[in-house]
Amino acid sequence: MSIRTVSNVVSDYPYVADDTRARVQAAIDRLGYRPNLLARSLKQGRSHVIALVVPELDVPYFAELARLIIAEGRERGYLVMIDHTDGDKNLERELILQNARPMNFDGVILSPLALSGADLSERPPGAPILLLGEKSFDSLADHVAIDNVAAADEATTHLIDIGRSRIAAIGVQPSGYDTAKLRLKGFRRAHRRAGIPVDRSLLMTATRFHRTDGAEAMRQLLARPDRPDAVFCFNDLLALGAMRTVLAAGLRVPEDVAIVGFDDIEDGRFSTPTLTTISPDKQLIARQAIEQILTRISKSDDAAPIEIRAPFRLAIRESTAGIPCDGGARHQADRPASRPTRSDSQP
Amino acid sequence: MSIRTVSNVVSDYPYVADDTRARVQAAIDRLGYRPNLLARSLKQGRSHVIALVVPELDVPYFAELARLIIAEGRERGYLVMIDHTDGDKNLERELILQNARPMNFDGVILSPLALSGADLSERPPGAPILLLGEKSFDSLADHVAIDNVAAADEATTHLIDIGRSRIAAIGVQPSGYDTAKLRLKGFRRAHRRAGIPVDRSLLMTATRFHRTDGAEAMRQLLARPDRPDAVFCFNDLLALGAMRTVLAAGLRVPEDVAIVGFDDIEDGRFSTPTLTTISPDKQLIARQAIEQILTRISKSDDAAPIEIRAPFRLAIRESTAGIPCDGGARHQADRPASRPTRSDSQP
DNA sequence: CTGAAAGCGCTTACAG
DNA sequence: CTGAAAGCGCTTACAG
Repeated sequence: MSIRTVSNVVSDYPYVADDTRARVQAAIDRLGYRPNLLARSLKQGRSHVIALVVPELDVPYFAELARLIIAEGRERGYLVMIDHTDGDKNLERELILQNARPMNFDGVILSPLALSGADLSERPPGAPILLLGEKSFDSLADHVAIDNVAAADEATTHLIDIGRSRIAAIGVQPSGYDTAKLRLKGFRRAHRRAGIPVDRSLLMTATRFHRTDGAEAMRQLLARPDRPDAVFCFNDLLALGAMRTVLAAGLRVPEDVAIVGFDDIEDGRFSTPTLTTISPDKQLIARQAIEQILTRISKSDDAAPIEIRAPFRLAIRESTAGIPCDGGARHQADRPASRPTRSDSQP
Repeated sequence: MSIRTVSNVVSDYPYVADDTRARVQAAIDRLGYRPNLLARSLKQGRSHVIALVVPELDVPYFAELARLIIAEGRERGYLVMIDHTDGDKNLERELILQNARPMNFDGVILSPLALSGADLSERPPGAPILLLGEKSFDSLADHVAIDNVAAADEATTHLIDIGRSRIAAIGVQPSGYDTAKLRLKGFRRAHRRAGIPVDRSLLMTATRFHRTDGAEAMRQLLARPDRPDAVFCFNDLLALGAMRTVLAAGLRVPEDVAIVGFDDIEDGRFSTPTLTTISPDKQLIARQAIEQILTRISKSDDAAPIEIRAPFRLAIRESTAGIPCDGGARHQADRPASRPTRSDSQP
């Protein structure tokens, strides 16, 4: 019985005599043998690890996505290494472009912060890369995202439909951040279609997309004599922060200020009021990302980069439709599709 | 110039002539050479990867912890592979005990769900393991946690101090879940010290620690004729769910029902009202976990497992002290210590 | 179906 | 300070 035979047993190679297999297996069990994956990977030239790089893992949207990606990877025999850029553009470039970490993974899924097309084309050859979320530059890598312009348009149109006309936007960003740019574009498009002018002074910048930034932006909006009657926040965290400010100021949501977010994170399903938001199909995004990058890896595919559009829907909840905080009438709660066991907490 | 020399340059070995180093470096840059980490790891017998296994990555407490652990690891040249058990006890056992995944990491940090001492002692020898969070069985592995009994005691005592006497607990668990057991113990201890009897019918079970479970438990509590005037939830997610139910029922927090949580996740700093909670020093937990496991790894240390106690504090916010949702007086906001740039969103 | 042998790409005593 | 060589633990054509 040679090493070859043992290896055949361990890797479930079919052409092994049954009794040989049994004897080898017995020895393996007795000795507690575990194959060394490092050696296997070295030989095979494949680590069965993919890297996931997100700006901040504790931002709920990324945590939810990471969980789904880990799960999808596991089903296909892949482990996921997670790294974050901490919202630091330079770190993002280092991690991805200079290949600061030498490659010990077969592919990398990146949710870019501010990567440019130029950055990407400078990238030395290596593991295939897949981009998550919007980017406006030309395709230099595979890419899965929802249509941000259409989503932002739909969110804004919803606010217009419920009779709001002074609509603020929170999350406008300095150049380089494509996501913000596209959501602003949708916001403008909805206004244009409805024939409502966009008041540029209601376009609030947010450097980060955290609750505190949303709270601060809303504070500035409320300080104005002509405060808005609605606000479209470029993500749920901004929206939750903004909501906090509105409520703490003694105003009502949605009566005084209606609020729409973007991402459909868990928090917004249990806030008071619950948050109307754009709900991307995260499950599908995760699956498509993993499938596509594994295709690249296994085929060492040189085909042109592909664009994958994931679906989204507008989840209408109390922040644009209900009456919160006074036990009064409430609209029908939206039920999240992906996790049937969790429903909005309507008593 | 031999392979040896190149290797010396790549690994920053000091005894290399300056001009030799320069020439090698030039060649490396020109050719875009990257060392193959798999080969290095195989030779060194160390992968420089640690695994982090949590129940659910999208539970904010674990996402926040994961972020900190990744950051601490990175400072020490370690990458972090993340896996989750999905709250499945069997998967937990498989992942950890059977070593279902053959070892390609140097250590594993586990936040156990229901691992028993017996489980742990069956574990085949392999990479060192470090446990996060409370467990009541005897030490079979290194372990970092806060004192859950003391923390739960302090949280409950706070509710008693503000004059509540019918205090419910949400998060009681079937046997096997040590965390819940210890928090219940602290809850009881606080009552005993204050001479207040614990009403057993106010001890609410929660299978999972999600918002929806807290919402459901609170729904049951509110349906009673003698509803509680306060509730201690075993984590913030339960508390946020419970809060949602109370507010949606038209009751006030904290006037009608005061609420205390546990974990100090971001969400609770921006909910309306903001959430009083036990705030463990997550930064320190992450650092101590990484430091201790790296010590084990590098020393291949056979010393007895050690217990590390991390500090915590009670963060008092509006859910036990303020007047939410009506623009009235509010108490001074608690400011999180760890992220000075984020403050509670008091306009 | 199984054996003997080469090689994945590094690191590291051992000499010099 | 540098070279020549062995070996980490696997997988995999190549024979048989």
